[in-house]
This record gives sequence, structure tokens and C-alpha cells, in this order.
Amino acid sequence: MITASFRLRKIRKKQYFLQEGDVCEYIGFIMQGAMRQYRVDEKDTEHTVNLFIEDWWVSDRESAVMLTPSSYNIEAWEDTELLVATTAAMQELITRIPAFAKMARVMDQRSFIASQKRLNFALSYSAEKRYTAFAAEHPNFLQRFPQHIIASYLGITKDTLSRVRKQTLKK
Amino acid sequence: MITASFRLRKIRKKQYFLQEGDVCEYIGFIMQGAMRQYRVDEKDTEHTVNLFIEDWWVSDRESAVMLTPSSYNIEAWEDTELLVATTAAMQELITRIPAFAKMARVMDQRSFIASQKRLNFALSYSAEKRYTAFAAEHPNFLQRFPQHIIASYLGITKDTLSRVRKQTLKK
DNA sequence: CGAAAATTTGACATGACTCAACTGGAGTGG
DNA sequence: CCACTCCAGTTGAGTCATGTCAAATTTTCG
Repeated sequence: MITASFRLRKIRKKQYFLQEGDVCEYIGFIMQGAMRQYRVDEKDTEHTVNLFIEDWWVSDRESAVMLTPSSYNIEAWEDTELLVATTAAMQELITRIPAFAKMARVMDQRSFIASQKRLNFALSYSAEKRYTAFAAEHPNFLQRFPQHIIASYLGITKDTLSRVRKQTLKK
Repeated sequence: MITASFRLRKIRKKQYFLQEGDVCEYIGFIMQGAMRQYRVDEKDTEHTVNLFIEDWWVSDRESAVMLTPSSYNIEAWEDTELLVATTAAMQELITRIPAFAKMARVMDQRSFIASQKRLNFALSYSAEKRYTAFAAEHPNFLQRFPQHIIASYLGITKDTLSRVRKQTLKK
């Protein structure tokens, strides 16, 4: 039943898994590759909302749950292979298989906890602290994504991040 | 079974539902009153993480899920009445009653979506925009909580919020 | 090799913070 | 009912972190 619900999909670098305005109809599990979720504000500035690599689940939960058009884009940052299921199929698995239900709940809880943690950082720490904390927690992300993406994920400009790194290198 | 799991509890203004360092063993549903969840940073500054009023569920999800000591305090801001269950009892209800499981999942998802939304605001909008958006979305909170609490919830100082309000009143 | 993408750097502008002082209630006790 | 204190909010002056913009430099990759 599970294998019937998923199919392997390859997305080339710079191609989209989800585009702004579409309802998120799929959920993916990354086997190989890296992706980013971002939104574009009124001033055409991109804000990176999430970064994903191997073993992460990708989807816009808000759109998938509420069935509303997404305000995000999710693009492959590297050539990526993922196992993809429709949101409906995933829902079906959750109602049929108790273990899946448990997993889904754990996923939701972890997402929330992570988001809450990020919010704490955004609201109370300096650019430098945010960067060093991020670097400590996700050292591998630093290799996979360029600095200006990391900067936008941390809510600072690439210029500021560049200066921050120069500072921290001295130490 | 449900009624057996909950009991009514009254908490007076300024009393704690949860204190920093304790594992969150209870979850509450507010019948009447208002509460706030906050943490204290190294510089002894309080950061309001969440505000709750009637019909909201209260708990520190992170502590309850991970069984780790909480880094937050949850205090009654007004005299409050809530229906309280132990985290364990709640868990039991979730595994036994499918409707409860569904509800729990929806709660988790909504929390995540709300947190994500707040994160977006914190990372990309000015103090003024954050305030006006908050005021538009939760006008009733403005009456229930004093300005310095709202300011700390928005991640700005009370001084800045005071100035922001003066500006927006002119318009 | 050459073009595009990413990073660094400087000069400058500005939003928000800090700190301290002041004002005005709201509650409390004599 | 007044005096007193506590808490919330306002305001001004000065400072600082971060943003903005443009240019120079380096790296990546077809």
C-alpha cells in the first residue's frame, strides 16, 4: 500500500516542486539532493523560509492542509530525487495505518518546535548569534547552500552576513 | 472517558501554570481568562512567546513532547479557569479516540502554520507593520494585555511600540 | 576562455534600542 | 479621603546594528 502511493521523481536544479499560486498537492521525501522554499515580498525580495536536504519531507503544509494557493515556491537547489505522494494519498495512509498517523503527528510536532525555536532566535538574537547558532546546528548546510541563501534564511542581508563571517573568522 | 480525564482548575492572576525548569505535565483548555507564555534571556529580558485567551489550548508542546524541562513560564494574566488534563491522559485519549487524534493533529498543524506566519513577519517586516498586522488580526488582545506585553510578543521594545502607535494614530 | 553568479567592501542612511526622566492612573493602607 | 507606591505609558537624546546601494573582486561552470 505504501509503495503504491509513492513514485520516484527527479527534479533538475532550478526546477520547481511547487510554485506560488498553486495548491500544494504533493508531499515528497528527499532521497538525494537539496531544495529551498521561499517567498517573494512586495519589494521583490526573496525570503528563504526553509531548506531541505536528504531525509527531509518537503511540502507546503499550510497550503496542503488548508487547500489554499501557496504563497511559496519550492525549487530544487541541486538535482534532486524524491519519493512523491499526493497529499490525498498521504492522508489515506495516515488514516489507514496507525504507525503512519503516529509519524505524521511527530512530524507536525517537530516542525512546530523547530519553527518556534527559529522564531525565538529571530526575535531576540543578533545577526552574528543567529549565524553562529545556525552554523553549529547545521554545518552541512553551509556547504550545500550559498551564503546569500543562508542570509535570507536567517533574515539578514548577504552584505551583513559577509561582514559577520569576517568578524567570526578572526576569533 | 473524556470528562474523567479533565478537571476544572482556577488560577489566580500572576500565578503560574508552568514554571521554567519543570517538565510540562499538563495541558489546559481555557474556559475564562487570559495567560501568557514567556521566557527570560541571559540579560533578564522577558520575551513573550504566546498569548492565550478563552477557547485556546495551553501547554509547552516542546517540553510535553520531548519530556525535557521547559524553558518557559506560563502565567495567568487574569484570573483564569481552565479544564486541565495530564499530558499522559491526553495522550491516552488521542490513541483511544480517533476524533481526538484528528483534533490533536489539526491543533499541531495550526500551531505550526501560525508559528510560520509569525516567523515571516518577524524576519521581514518593520515594527510598525508587525503591530498593525497584529492589531488587525487580534483586536481583542489589545484590550486584554498591556502594551509592554504586546511589544515583547512582537519582538520590539515598549518604547518603540509607543512611538509606533503615536504614528499610526495620526493616520 | 568568458559569462553569470556569488562574495566582499566602502560610504552612508536609518530604524530600533538604551537609558533616564516624567506623567498619569490604579490600588492600598492609615 | 488623602498620601503613597506601583505599574504602565510617553518622550527625548544619543548610540548602534543593520540595511541600502554601487562598485570591485572572486568563484563557478558551461
